[in-house]
This record gives sequence, C-alpha cells and structure tokens, in this order.
Amino acid sequence: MPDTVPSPGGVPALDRIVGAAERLFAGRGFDGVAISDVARQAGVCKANVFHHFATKQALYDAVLTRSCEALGEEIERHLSAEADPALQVPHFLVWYHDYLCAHPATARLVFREVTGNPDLAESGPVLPVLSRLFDNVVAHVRAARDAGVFRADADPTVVASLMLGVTLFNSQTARLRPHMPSWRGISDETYVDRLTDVLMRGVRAVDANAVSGIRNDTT
Amino acid sequence: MPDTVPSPGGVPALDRIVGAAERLFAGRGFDGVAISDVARQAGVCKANVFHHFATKQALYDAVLTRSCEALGEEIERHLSAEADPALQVPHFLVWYHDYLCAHPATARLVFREVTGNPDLAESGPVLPVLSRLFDNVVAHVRAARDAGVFRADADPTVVASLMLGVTLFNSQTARLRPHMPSWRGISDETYVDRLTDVLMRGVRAVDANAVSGIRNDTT
DNA sequence: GCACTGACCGATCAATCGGTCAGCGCATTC
DNA sequence: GAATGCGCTGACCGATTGATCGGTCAGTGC
Repeated sequence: MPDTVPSPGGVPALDRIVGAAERLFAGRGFDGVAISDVARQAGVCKANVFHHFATKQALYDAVLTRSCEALGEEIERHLSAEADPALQVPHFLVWYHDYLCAHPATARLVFREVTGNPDLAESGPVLPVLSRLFDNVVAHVRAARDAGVFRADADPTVVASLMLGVTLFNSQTARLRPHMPSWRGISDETYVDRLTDVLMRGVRAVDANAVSGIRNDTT
Repeated sequence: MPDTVPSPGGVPALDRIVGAAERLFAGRGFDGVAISDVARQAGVCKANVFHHFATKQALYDAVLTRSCEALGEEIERHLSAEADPALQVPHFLVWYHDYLCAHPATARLVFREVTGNPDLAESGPVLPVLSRLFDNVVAHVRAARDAGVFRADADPTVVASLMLGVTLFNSQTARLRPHMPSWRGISDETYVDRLTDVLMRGVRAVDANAVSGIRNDTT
C-alpha cells in the first residue's frame, strides 16, 4: 500500500483525513505540512479537508486534542490499575516508554506541544487536557509518597515531571543514539531500567535492594 | 529600538543576518521563518541574504552549527575548570541551567536539533558537533565515577544523558509551568536544586548528606 | 585612469500556500 | 417525481514562498 495511492477502502473520509493529518503533523510539524499533503495522503480533495475543518489550525487542534486525551486516559487507567504503590512508578516508567514507542505519532505531537511555540499552547484547547493529565500523575505520586514509598521531602510535582519528562525526551532523542559512539551497547530496555534505577534510588524512602530488571517480574 | 526598524549601526550586514536568523529560527523553527523576515529584521534586502548564503538551509546550518559549537566549548570549559570531582556534576547542573536561561536562542536551536526532524540531524554538519559535545560530558562523568564519586555500576552515558537532557527539557517546558496549578510555589532555582538532589542520590557511591542548596556555596 | 571584485539592491520568477466557490452525484423525504 | 440536504469535487483566488535576475556602487590593485 504505497502512500501516494488513496485508500478509501471502507474507512470514512473524515477518519482518513484525521489519520493522515496525525501522521504528517507528527512528522513535520504545523508549518511543515500543507493541507494538500493531508488531502493527498487521505485520498480526498483538498477542499474536502476544509469542508470538515474550518481552518488548518482547527484540524491541528482536533488531531492534537485527540492524541493528548488518548494519552491521558491511558495513563490514568494504567496508574489506577497498579495496586502496589511501591511498584507503581517503576512499572509506569516501563509501560510509559513502551506506549510512546508503540504510538510514535502521539508521542511526537504531545512532545511538540509541550515544548513547542508559546502561542500554540497558551490559547489552544490542549493546555487544559495536558494540565489535567499532569495533575493526575502528581496526585498518584503524592499518594505513593504519603504511603511511605518516597521520602517525605520528595516533591511529587518534581517526581512526576521527571517521570513524564525524561521518558518523553528519551523517546524523541532515540533516533540520535545510534549515531553516537557512547551509546554503543545500551539498548532501549537497558536505558529504561537504569533510568528507573536512578530515579527510584533518588526518591525512595529507604535504601532497599536495587530496582533493576523490573521488566521481567509480575508481568 | 523597535524590531521593524533596520539597525545597521556599525555591525556588518553578515553578522546582522546571522543574528536575526538565530533569533527567528529559534523562535519559530525552520519552516516558520521566511527569508524575507530575516532580511527585514537584519535591515538588509532579501537578495543580500542569498548573496551570503546559497540556500535557506545553508543559513540554518550555519546558525545551528555556531550555536552548538558555542555550547560545546562552554560546557568543556566549565567541566574542566571544576577541580573537585564530587562537586563537578551538581555545580554543572546549576551552571548549565543558568546558561540555557541566559542563551534562550541557543537552547531552543540545540533542543530542536536534538529532538527534531530525522533528516536534519543525520545528514547535516551538526551531528558531529553534538556527538563530540556529548562524548566529552560522558568522559568527565566516567572520570568522576572512576574517582569513586559515583557507584561503580552507574553508567556514565546514562548519567550524562540525564544531566544534559533533563535540564534542557526543563528549559523548554518552563513556559508551561505557570499555567499548571501543580507547579505553584516551585521556582526555577528550587526545581534545579531538587533535580540535582534526586540525581545525586540516585548515582552517588555513598549516602552522604543531601546536596540541596549547592547554589550558595563556593561560588 | 582602468580593470576588476564583492557587497548590495529592486524587480521579478515559478511554485506553493491557505482558503473560497459553484456545482456535481446521490440518498432521503414529502 | 420534485425538492431537499449532504458529502464531495475541480477550478480558482490573492498572498507569500524560496530563489534569480540585471544592475549599481564603493573599494582595490596596478
């Protein structure tokens, strides 16, 4: 299925437009994508895109909001499902990393919004969604700290920002690693394990055993 | 000095072009900047930009390479100047954060390159510069680890990537924090101190006293 | 005085941009 | 079977894009 050939097979045009826009915006950003590109990849006419979305910005906002809400819901579901507060963070980091790898377009879009142009974030409809997502993670970390898992002086906001930020940043710099000799021999799984190890050593209340290799237990 | 008025006062046109391009590319990215914008801000004709740089990409590469090399040299100078290996990392984190705040255009350009489009990084002249920068930091961390400051199983590559990545990511998300209620009461300095604390607790060899507040000593 | 160079400019190019518009085909409804 | 509404299209618009053009001008070496 070459990408230049329209593929209207059964899928509604609206969904094809949103799908194509998600892929293209993720890859090249708002300014780097032309509506004609979206239309071509979706197999529809350019005017049809403007039939479903009033402006290019509206299409971008719709795609972005959808990705952010999907990520927020998945995070909430996963954090709520983990019963043991001591395993919540390390298990989350592994799952979060896998999720970002499995949904590269979502990861890229959210990343671009979080670190992108000022005018996009402050007025658009996406900031409340991201804020709720972050506050949610902060609440879970605070609960784990109050349960005695983390040091009392470990700030839940800082810990949450590290959890979300480092893994997200890592997913967006992964393509650079094969080009740098220092990274030779460090796989993605190894990196996540060692990151989890450093973070947990840095925030946990007592010096228990190491947390390396959590990828292979209780899953 | 309004930005619409050309200001050729004494500064050569080439420098004004590069300066304007650095500011604009940092703020809006490659696709978001028009050569006419650069020319207007530099107070020169658009054709003059193409007289000094063959293509828009060549101008972008020149600006980017200059920023990356400047950052690399400053990092090397600062790391080499710190004699005590135990204080090298915490002092570096504070200095690095301050540097990124003081040079927002450099921070944004480097950040965009590190996390940006795949095709820009792999073929351009910037990757070797960044690779050398990173390997340099890795070497310093490895030396500190071999001196007994860090745990023997702390991977210098992972530690270096955390040092450089978290602070850089933090500088690019700082504009979002005032809009999120969880961040209320956490200043930039507080954040850097707590980040340093978590990182140092996570990697250091022995459990000594906390490393908070390093901003106010030996400077 | 002459030849030459490089910095610089106004005008202009074809291509592409986001967006508009009249109208087509088709299913539903009265 | 006429009318309505909707999804959709090709043709088109003015504006802007990166890039090129012929040409001006100050300076330099001889």
